[in-house]
Amino acid sequence: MENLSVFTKEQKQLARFAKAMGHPVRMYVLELLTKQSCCYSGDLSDVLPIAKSTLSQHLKELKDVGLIQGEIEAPKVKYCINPENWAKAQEIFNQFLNR
Amino acid sequence: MENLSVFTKEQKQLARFAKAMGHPVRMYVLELLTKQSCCYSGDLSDVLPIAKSTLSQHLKELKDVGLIQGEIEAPKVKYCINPENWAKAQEIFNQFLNR
DNA sequence: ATCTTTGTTCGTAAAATCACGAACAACCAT
DNA sequence: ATGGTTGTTCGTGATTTTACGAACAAAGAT
Repeated sequence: MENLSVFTKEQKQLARFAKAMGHPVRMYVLELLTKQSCCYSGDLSDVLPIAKSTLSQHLKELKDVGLIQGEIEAPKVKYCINPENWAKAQEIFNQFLNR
Repeated sequence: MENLSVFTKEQKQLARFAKAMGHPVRMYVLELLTKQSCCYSGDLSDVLPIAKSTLSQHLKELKDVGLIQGEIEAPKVKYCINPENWAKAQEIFNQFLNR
């Protein structure tokens, strides 16, 4: 159904991004990363009331849609916004929201 | 978990809105309604490749988070954007996206 | 070489989402 | 009153999401 060409690429992309934002934990992560450029997932684990494995899953989802990226740094993993895709998200959301 | 005060009201509200936008059909409806103020669900049913009952479910979801509103008009139902909540959505999305 | 720290992956379970058709409700016209 | 139109609600499945703990992997420290 999803690829029955009734929907534009933008609509589908927007829906994908929105879906990824559609959970408080992922929203929290995104907001943090847009404020402070980077963080370790341990920082998140300390403050969020969920299991490490659950957090890892949420981070993976954000990574899969391309909104964030993670790079291994010694025993830790550093997560950042994915600049290109974030810019794209800003663009199509702004376009959709403001007119 | 969701109301363990780690998340701000804005984050939770944003996540709710985003979740509602997280499906191509609902995205399509929202985009149409922001472009042309109103529509009948029959118009949507004609163009969207889903059953009436499924569409009705999606419309209900959008209504439940407050993004749209429906008023009965003879045998049809006319759907519109919910202006106050849409404005709120615009506001908090813009705030989140642009800074 | 072994331990410790950090985070992912795996297996599992409960709940929510998405989709459908059938049945139902409302309402206008005949 | 009987139909026809329009949309919602109900009941039902299949799939996805959310969450957890246990097991595992990587890499630096002892």
